[in-house]
Amino acid sequence: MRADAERNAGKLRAAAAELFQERGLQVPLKEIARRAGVSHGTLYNLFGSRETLIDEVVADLAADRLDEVAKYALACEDAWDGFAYYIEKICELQATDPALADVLSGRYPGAERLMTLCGRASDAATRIIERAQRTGTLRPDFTGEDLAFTFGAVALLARAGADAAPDAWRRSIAFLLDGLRTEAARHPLPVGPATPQQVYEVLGRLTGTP
Amino acid sequence: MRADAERNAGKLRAAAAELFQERGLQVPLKEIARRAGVSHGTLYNLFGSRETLIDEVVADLAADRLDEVAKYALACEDAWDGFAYYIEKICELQATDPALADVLSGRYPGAERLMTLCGRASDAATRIIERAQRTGTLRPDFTGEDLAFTFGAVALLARAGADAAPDAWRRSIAFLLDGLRTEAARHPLPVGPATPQQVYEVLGRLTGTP
DNA sequence: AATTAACTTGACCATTGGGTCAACTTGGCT
DNA sequence: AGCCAAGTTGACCCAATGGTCAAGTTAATT
Repeated sequence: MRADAERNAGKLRAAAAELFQERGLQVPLKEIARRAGVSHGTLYNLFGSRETLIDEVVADLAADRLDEVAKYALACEDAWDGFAYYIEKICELQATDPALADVLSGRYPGAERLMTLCGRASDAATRIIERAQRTGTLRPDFTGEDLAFTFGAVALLARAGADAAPDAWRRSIAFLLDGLRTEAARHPLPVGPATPQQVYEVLGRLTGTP
Repeated sequence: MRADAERNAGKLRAAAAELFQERGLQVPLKEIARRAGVSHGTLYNLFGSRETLIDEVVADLAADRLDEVAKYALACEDAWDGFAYYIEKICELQATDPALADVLSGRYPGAERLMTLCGRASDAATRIIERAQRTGTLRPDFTGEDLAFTFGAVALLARAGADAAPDAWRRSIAFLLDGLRTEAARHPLPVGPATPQQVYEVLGRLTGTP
């Protein structure tokens, strides 16, 4: 790769990192090129598709933060505290970084590292959920798919409120957490759990991914 | 008004009613004209703006259903049952009718009847909430603004899942309701309640209204 | 310094959305 | 029947956005 191409790729990665973090993974590619001070033709040239760019730019940053939250949650002595910490922290990450929220939606099948990452986060969530259920504090009818929907919805709420009400989502989460304790459960749930396939499709429409 | 204009207005109202109900209040005006079998120029001619059309088409249908749900909720002997019924039913309406969901977002300031309607729904919600709080079953820190955010988020979830998982939102609501009972409350909420102004802005961004 | 392959550019294509308006068509009155 | 205002039409404008490519530029090698 020629030196100028390398330089441009760097500028594009930097611009993309900024814009992804500010406005999510769907920012117009032309705008990324604009901020990088480069023609959009060059962007297509060097990366080919949005997903390649995402994969190069977003994966590492997101991975560290997600793994760390999961690790800390599993390290809590109290399983419920770990679970509550996990929910709150992931929602906080989503609120402050729309790119990370989009990563968790798992809607970029072409971005391999991203999907790996999303899968790892999903596994961690399952472990955290099951641990809390084993200790009897988290209601047994709550599933990883329920969590995914929650994350998806809160991500939108947090993004919508970023300017006007940046912490509004915290109240919603607090209400929800109180309803997730075993002793809060009142009735059997009205419908059965969703399947991973359903989660995939719903989050797709929720985030407007084609 | 000339007879052919009257006829076209009728066709446009009918097409708009269909499309609003299927896909929400933001459907392209040109598509409404297309379905009505009329040029989009005529639509602009007869209605001038999207909001005029909305006001003529959506208000009455939505009003009846909203009022009825509120009335029934307030008529329940058990205040909690009324509250739970209200939440579930409004979410169900939003799930089956995106237009109604958009009405509740209160984001069409130019549509007077719609805004009146939205205000009336909001008043009813307040009464239902306060009644349940007076009987001690609904936690006292839950506000009408919290309810508005809930409705906004569930509306999106329900719309996103309309095809793939049409009832997925019911589980989320069930968890939330369990967390809204007085005895479920564990800690003080992490942040204070939102203001109506904040609700307005957040729902605007949530629904993508400019 | 000359050559050439790699790279960049911006004009161009298409699509989708809101919105306008001159030119045509037609309802309804005399 | 004939006229004209009322009404309709679709071509046209704009701004975004995704995407392609011929022509021009430049880095690196000989």
